[in-house]
Amino acid sequence: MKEMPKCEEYCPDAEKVDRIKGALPGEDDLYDLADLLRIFGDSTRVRILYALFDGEVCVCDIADALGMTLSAISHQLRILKGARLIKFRKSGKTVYYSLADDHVKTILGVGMEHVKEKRS
Amino acid sequence: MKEMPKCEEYCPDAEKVDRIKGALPGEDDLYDLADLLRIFGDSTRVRILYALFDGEVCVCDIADALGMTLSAISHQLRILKGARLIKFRKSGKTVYYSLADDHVKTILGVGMEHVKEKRS
DNA sequence: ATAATAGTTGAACAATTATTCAACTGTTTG
DNA sequence: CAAACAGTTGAATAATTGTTCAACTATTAT
Repeated sequence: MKEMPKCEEYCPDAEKVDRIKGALPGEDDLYDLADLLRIFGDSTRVRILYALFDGEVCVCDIADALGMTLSAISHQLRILKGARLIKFRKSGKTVYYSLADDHVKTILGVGMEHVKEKRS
Repeated sequence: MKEMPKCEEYCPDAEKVDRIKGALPGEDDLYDLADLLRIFGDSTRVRILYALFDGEVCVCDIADALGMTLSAISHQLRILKGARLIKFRKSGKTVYYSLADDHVKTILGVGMEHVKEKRS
C-alpha cells in the first residue's frame, strides 16, 4: 500500500504553478461564472432558451411546446431570470419571456458547434 | 383548491407553439449540448480550464495551483477529456494537458463578460 | 363577489454529482 | 528486482438539483 504523493514536494515547476495561480480569476468571478454556465447544463433550460430565439413567448406556450407542466417551466424560468439570461413583460394574466441579450445565442451556438464538430 | 390548468386547452397561440416545436434542436443535439455545457458549470473544472489557458500543464502542477488532490483533479480531467475540451500528451511518468480548441476560451469569455456586465 | 385562467412558489422526493479514500497501473531510478 | 513517483480509477459519502404536487397570487370575465 502506497501513500498518495504530496505534489508540492516533488513537482519541478513551482514557477509555472505561481504563474497559473496568478492568472486564475478571483473567487467571486469564478463562482459567478460557474453558476452562470451551470444554468446552460440542463436540457429543459436549453430548450426554453431555444424556444425564445425568435421572440417573446408566454409561459403557457413554452410549457405546451416542451410538453411539460407550467410549474416545471416556471421554476426554470425563475433560474434563467435570476441569471439575467431572460427578461419578461407582463400583459394582463399573461407573462411574456424573451432573451435578455446575445450572450445566450453565442454560448449555445459555440456549444452546438463543438458538439457537432467533435461527435464521434 | 384549484386544479392545475391544462395549458393545451386554453392557450391561444397553437400556431406559435408549432413553430417553436419545429425550431427546437433534435433530441441528440439537445442532450449532447446540455451535457457539454454542464461541464462548464463546476468551479473546479473552470479553474482547470483557466489553468490551461497559456499552454500545457501536468496534472501535478494543476493540483498544486488549485490546492486540490491529484485524485480530484484527475477525475475532473477525465470528464473534460471525455467532452474533448482538452487533449493530453504523455512524457515518461508525466501527463501534460492542454485545451483542445478555441471553443473553451470563447465560452468562458462570453460567460465572464455576461457575469461582469449583469452583476448587480 | 365568484369562478376561471396564467403563473408562481415551497416542500418533498428522486436522481445526479463532486470529493475523498484506498488501491491500482505504468514509468523511472537505484 | 524493488522502491518511489505521476497519475488513474472504483466505491462510498455528502451535497446539489430537477420535477411533481399542492397551495397560492393576480388578473379577467360572468
